[in-house]
Parts: sequence; structure tokens; C-alpha cells
Amino acid sequence: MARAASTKGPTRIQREKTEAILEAALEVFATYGYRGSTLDQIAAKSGISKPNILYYFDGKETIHAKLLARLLETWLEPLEHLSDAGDPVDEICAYVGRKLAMSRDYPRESRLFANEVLQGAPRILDELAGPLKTLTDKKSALIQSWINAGKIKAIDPHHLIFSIWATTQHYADFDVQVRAVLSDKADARFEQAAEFLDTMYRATLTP
Amino acid sequence: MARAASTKGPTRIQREKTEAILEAALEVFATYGYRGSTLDQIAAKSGISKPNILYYFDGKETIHAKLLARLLETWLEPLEHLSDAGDPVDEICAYVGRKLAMSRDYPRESRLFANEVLQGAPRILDELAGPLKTLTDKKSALIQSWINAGKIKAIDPHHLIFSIWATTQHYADFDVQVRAVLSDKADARFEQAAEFLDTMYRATLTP
DNA sequence: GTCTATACTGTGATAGAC
DNA sequence: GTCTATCACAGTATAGAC
Repeated sequence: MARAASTKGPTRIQREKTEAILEAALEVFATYGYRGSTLDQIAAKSGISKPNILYYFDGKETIHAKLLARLLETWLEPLEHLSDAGDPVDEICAYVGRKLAMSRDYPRESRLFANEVLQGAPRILDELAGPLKTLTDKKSALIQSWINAGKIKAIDPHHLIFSIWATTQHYADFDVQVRAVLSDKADARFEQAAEFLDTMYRATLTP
Repeated sequence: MARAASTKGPTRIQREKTEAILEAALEVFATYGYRGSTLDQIAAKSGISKPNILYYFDGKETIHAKLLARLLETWLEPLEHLSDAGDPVDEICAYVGRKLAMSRDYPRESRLFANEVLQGAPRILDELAGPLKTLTDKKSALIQSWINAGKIKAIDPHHLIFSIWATTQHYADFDVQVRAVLSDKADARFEQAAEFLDTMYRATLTP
């Protein structure tokens, strides 16, 4: 691994190059998936030569793993913030808003994740069956408690969460299709989506 | 192209081999995307040698194009059936049901489409901006007329359609994740989804 | 019509000069 | 630490025997 001989850790140049490689790799992996991506593409996009990339990372697999690890750190955060502090309907709608904002601000991360899951999640299946399932079960229990208290309508909590993931990530993963269909009105797609989703989930949840 | 010298069209063997190739290719392309797939994988899965595959198809690109063409034929059918014959809410919920059934019965086709759009739809962008946009606009107008007549609640028709695509295709495209999260209850996922989606869209649409 | 053998290109990775 | 040159292999595709 790249590491200065001193005890001071990576130099500024090292950090910058590592960042440039990961930035370019995110773009490429998000577009072509793991197998469809090449080091040549990452080299071209980052402006760093192929051998130099392999000086900073052990190989293609390592770069991809690093990106996935980073992604998973932040991916579950919006759901973790779902709490019983405020009004249940508002809480869930706020979660929808946070998730939609992530699709708007981090579309490449969303597509990287989509590619991975679409291909059978070979590298993150443990994360899905472990941490993701645990968190989802916990939040489903919270939603169920709201149902039992009569604060929201009776729906299946797990499938409610699936539908939120699906509708919000759709605007990142299928962006090309959304823009093709909306054409001249495409610029306002996230504002329109925010309003539509808020309406739909309020109608679905308000008792 | 493979074609018998006679005027009788493809022989039985030719049809069978062509079908076997397309069947295997669908599996492979749906899993790895276009660039991530190889003729070796298709050859291994179909039991037909690589040169023999290239006797029946001009190349990798041609096989993929054939699969996409087939897909697009049937993909829009459920939406085309949306008509103003019955009760608007029932009509839309029936459409949701048809779309969910397609995710259950043709998950590979759904993933093939998802891979293509995720990668920027380089080979079907014209289809999206043309026929798909035309159909979507037409059905959005129908939905808008229901809104104007006070038969359903006022929501954005285009984004309603997006949400239906997202929620239903999610059960094909993110199947691994859905099963990982539901674990022991995963077998009933489509029945649960059908009920949840019916509840959600009735709540969203019923005035 | 189908197979074996092979040409040619792209890809991940390494060696060694600087 | 970074580059040029290059390797070994896998990928698509073709030629030609049968």
C-alpha cells in the first residue's frame, strides 16, 4: 500500500491521487457495473496512469470494495434517523424526503448500489442479510407500534419501506428514462417528485 | 444469417438452437449487463459452442439487440391496456397488479431492462424518448381527465406512473435485497406486495 | 451446418528505468 | 513515486476442415 516512510501518514499528494482515483472509479463502476468497467476507463477519466493506479490500490477489486464500503456507511443513515420523536406521518414523510435528496445529490452512489444488487449482490450479500436486515426489522417494529397505537393506517411495514426505497431511488437509477419521458419538464423532476411522494405517503398513512 | 436454402424458413433445429442461445443470453445479460457479459458464459450456459453461436448470430451486439427488441414489444403492453372502461381507481390498481405479475413471471427481462437504463440506455434511448414518452403522455392525459372529472384525487400523473414502475419492478430488480431482508417470510413476498400496493394506491387515488 | 484451430484485440497486472 | 514497456490471459471473431 502507498504510505510515506515517515509516521505522519499519507501526504497531501497521496490523498489527492487516491481521491481522484476513487472519484473516477465511482463514475465508471456506477455506469458499467463491476465486470463491465476497466482500469483503462478509470485511468482515462482520472488522468492517472494505469500502473500508477495500481501503485495506490492493490487491484480493480480493491478499488470497488473501497467504494462499496464508503457507500454502505452513509446509505443506511437516513433510515437510522427514523425515530418516534415527532408525528409518525411526518417522520415517515421526512424520511422519504431525505432519501429522495440522496438520489438527487448522490446519483452515482445509488447506481453503484443498484448495479451491485441487480447482479446478485455478490460482494455485499452479508451486509444485506446482516446490518440491513437488522435495521429494517427494527424500524418495521417501530412502524408497527405506530399502527398498533392507531397513529397510522395498517399497512405492511417492510413493504412500506421497500416502496420508499423503490420510489426514491428510481429518480437516480432510472434518471435517463425519467428525463426522456418528462423531456422539457425534466428540470423540475425532483421538486415534482417530492410533492407527489409527500401526497402519496400522507394519503397512505394518515388514519 | 442462418437460413435453410429451401423456401421453408428455419428448420426445427435452427429454431431450437436460436431459442437456446437467446434463453442463455437473457440470463447472462440480465445478470452482468452488456459489457460484463461474455460469449463464453452464453456458450457454457446454452451448451452451444462459441463459433456455433456466431454462426446463428452476427455477434454479441446482435444477440443483445434481439433480446431488447423482444422485451420492448411486451414491456409496454400492461400500460397500453389502461383504459377508461371501468372505475378509474380499479383500472389503475389492475395495472399495478399486471405490472407486479410481470416482475414475478419475467424477472430476467426486468433486470435486462434495468441494466440497460442504469447504464444510460445507450441502445434504447430512442425507444424511451419516442414510443415510451408518447404512450406515457397519452395515459397521463387519461389520468388527468379522471382528475378533472373528480373521479380520483389530484396527483401528478407522470409521477404516479413512475412510482408504479418503481414499486413493481423493485421486486424483480432488487429481489436479492428483498429476500435478504424478509428472510423466512420471503416466499410470500409477491402476495404481500400485491396487498400492500393495492392498499397504497387506493388510498392515494380514492377521492 | 457444425466443429477445431487460430488470429487479433483489450484488459489486468508487473518489471525496471528514472 | 511515477513512468514506459511489456507480459499473460481472456475476449470476440474468423478460416477452413469435416
